[in-house]
Amino acid sequence: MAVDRIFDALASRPRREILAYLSAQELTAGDLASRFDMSAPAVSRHLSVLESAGLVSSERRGQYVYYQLNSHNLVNTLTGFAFEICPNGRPLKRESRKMRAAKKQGT
Amino acid sequence: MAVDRIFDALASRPRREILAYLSAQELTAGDLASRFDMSAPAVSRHLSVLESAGLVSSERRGQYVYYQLNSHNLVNTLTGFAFEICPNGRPLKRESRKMRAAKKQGT
DNA sequence: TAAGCAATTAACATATTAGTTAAATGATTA
DNA sequence: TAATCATTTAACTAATATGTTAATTGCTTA
Repeated sequence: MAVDRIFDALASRPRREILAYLSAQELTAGDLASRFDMSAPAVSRHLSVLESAGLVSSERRGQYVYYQLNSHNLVNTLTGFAFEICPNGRPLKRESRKMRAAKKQGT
Repeated sequence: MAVDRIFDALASRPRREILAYLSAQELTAGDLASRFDMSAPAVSRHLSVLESAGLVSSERRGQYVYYQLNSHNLVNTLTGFAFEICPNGRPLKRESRKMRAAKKQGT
């Protein structure tokens, strides 16, 4: 099931950090590897876990492979799950308010 | 870190199902165990993972131990993470709209 | 074509996780 | 107290995940 793979992918700090890096901009596998204290093959494996969960996409351009975040899949899964578990939606609504405020500020 | 334990706890289908059961009502360890095709000790261990992540609380009443969902911790962590990764908050806002609609309907 | 860089795959070691059954702990009640 | 039920802890096994280094694949360019 898709949700299984997504939660599985998120249960790793380095993978969550990769998502955070990619939330700012697309990066190559090598860019990402250089940001971790870990070998390139290890990072490559994390990327493939994220990609098969649908959380990132990759595109080869010449010699490099660029990775990008698929934020919709992430957000839809997390909020869908939170919504299922917590049918009374107050906390989500509060979060949503905070978001609007942050956006206004330009953050 | 708290987030580590929470995502770790969520990376297990039986544990997510336990949360879903507890979202409807509090249940004893035995009630929960009877809903799974798994031994009671195994379910007990899942419960302890959820509890040490702060996602559920337990309370002994006589012979039984009742478990309850801590939905705020779950929702705050998931939406906080989604917010961090996806600063443009459109999907969350959409989810929030759906939630209001469901609430109005009384679902 | 050959050399070189980027990235992934292969092969392997180690640590963790998830389940099992058996034993122990806590609380009730005959 | 003894028996019983609910739950957790202990001891163990099997499967999976994560990291390593070495080898391979893909692309560019001298």
